Amino acid sequence: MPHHFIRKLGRYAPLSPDDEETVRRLAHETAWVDPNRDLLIDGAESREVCVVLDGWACAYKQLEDGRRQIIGFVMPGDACGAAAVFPDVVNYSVGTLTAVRAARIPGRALLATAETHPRILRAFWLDRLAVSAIQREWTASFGLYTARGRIAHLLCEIVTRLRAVGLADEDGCLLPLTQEDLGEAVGISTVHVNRTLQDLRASGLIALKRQQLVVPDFAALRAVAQFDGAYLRPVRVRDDHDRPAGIEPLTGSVLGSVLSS
Amino acid sequence: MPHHFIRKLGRYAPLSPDDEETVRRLAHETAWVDPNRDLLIDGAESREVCVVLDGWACAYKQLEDGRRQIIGFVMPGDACGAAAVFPDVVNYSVGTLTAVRAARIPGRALLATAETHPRILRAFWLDRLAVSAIQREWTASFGLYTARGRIAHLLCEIVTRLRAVGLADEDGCLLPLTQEDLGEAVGISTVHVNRTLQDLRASGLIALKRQQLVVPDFAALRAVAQFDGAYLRPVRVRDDHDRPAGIEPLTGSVLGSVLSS
DNA sequence: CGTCAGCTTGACCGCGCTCAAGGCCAGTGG
DNA sequence: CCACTGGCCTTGAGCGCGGTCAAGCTGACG
Repeated sequence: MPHHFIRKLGRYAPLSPDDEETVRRLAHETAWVDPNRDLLIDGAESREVCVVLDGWACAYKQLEDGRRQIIGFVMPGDACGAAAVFPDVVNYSVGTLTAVRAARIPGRALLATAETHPRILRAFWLDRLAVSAIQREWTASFGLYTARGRIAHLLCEIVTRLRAVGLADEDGCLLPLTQEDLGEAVGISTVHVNRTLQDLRASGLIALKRQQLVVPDFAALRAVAQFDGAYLRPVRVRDDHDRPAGIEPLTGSVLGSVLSS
Repeated sequence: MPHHFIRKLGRYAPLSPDDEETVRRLAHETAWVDPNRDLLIDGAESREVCVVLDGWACAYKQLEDGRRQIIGFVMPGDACGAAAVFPDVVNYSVGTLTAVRAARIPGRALLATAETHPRILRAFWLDRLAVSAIQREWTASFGLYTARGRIAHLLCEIVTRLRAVGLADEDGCLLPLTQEDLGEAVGISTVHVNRTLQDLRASGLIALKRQQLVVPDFAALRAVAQFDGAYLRPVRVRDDHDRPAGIEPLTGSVLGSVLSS
């Protein structure tokens, strides 16, 4: 039951019961992958979209000297390997951080489905855009904030995204990341991640023990990170009835007929 | 004559003379914009695509405290405001750095054109992907490298992109950025940008005077930045004749008929 | 009970920030 | 023609954030 994935897609475009059933069928075959395995390898051409149903993965770039930079997290309900459907530049790998239950959907199957279920493709597409927005946000976060702010920002992003799929409640979530993972994500040494977390704990902004993250006052954490979650909310592609006359993004072209139907 | 724009699009998809003429007509009406004006404002909904034909602009995020983070450069031939065509999350502004000659293309006009000139839309689309790839690269650069590496990386990116539109020769280009601009782009104070540039100069890696950047040994600069320009080369969407049997990214769907025709 | 991964803490040091002052044009107006 | 002005670049001094190295701690697991 890939319900995290369905829930995620449903945020972008209202899915009919038939749409949902179709996604369910597409992502029916799942398999568990061990931690620290690659789901997608830099340079390798992939013909499948990989949907993470449980567990966490990350997109990363690896250097020859052993260091790596995590450039994004892949959480339950997230997909990677979109190059199988849309043309894309793929110059990074995606690896599991925990054990991951994943479904591999052949690009062809997804494309065939897209023809008959435009809303699915549209949702999938909008999800890609969200990833781009997150990437921009990371750039800003890295350039502007100090360790405290960066980590706070990342935690805000994570909580917000997990809430969207129902994996975080009002005051916390499971955070299956090591401090090393966090460091590789925000560009800070493991030691300093530790000290920064201590600092956030001492300020009463978070509690984090044994992979359980508690955020007693989300507004306070948001303030530290200058976090504005608007970029994580789904873009609304206006439907015809509330679209100003004469302005029809994407409509009027074949592309439009797919994406904003 | 928006030939930088045409040249740029032509890298992604072979444009017919008719395609080129069409783009020329679309971007015929141009106007000069002063430095430090906004072409696109965070939050404002734009119905036009803005193509920069001469001069430089940048995408940036502004903070309340006055600091800003540049998240990407817009150089001659580059477009911004794609939200007028594709749905997109726009949580940043685009402002001019120099005087800029820009063409504003109504989204509707571009969409209408897309219907009859699929290669134009496809090129435009692939250009968007390149921007995403650059964004990922910035994330990695920020997280992994120190000031020297970041600036070297940025300079490599700039030279490579300018070469693609014929605005950089073998050993240099015009670089109309202040050290403050550079600092806001790589997340480093103006003072330290200055010192880092001195350092690069002293190492013989660059010469930079009065907006003239000279890179005597590009390979050496690339090595400092660990720069691999592959991500800036256009993705090739395979044409039918060299596509492996049975694998047809994007073909078979209406979307495919637009993007990979 | 030993082992191993991950977390924690301390000491030291350097990259990069801040504040502050001065230098170098290019443009402007007397 | 020269003085003045305002961007922008340059340089110095001092300091703090965050990196590195090294050691010890904790808990899960065989």
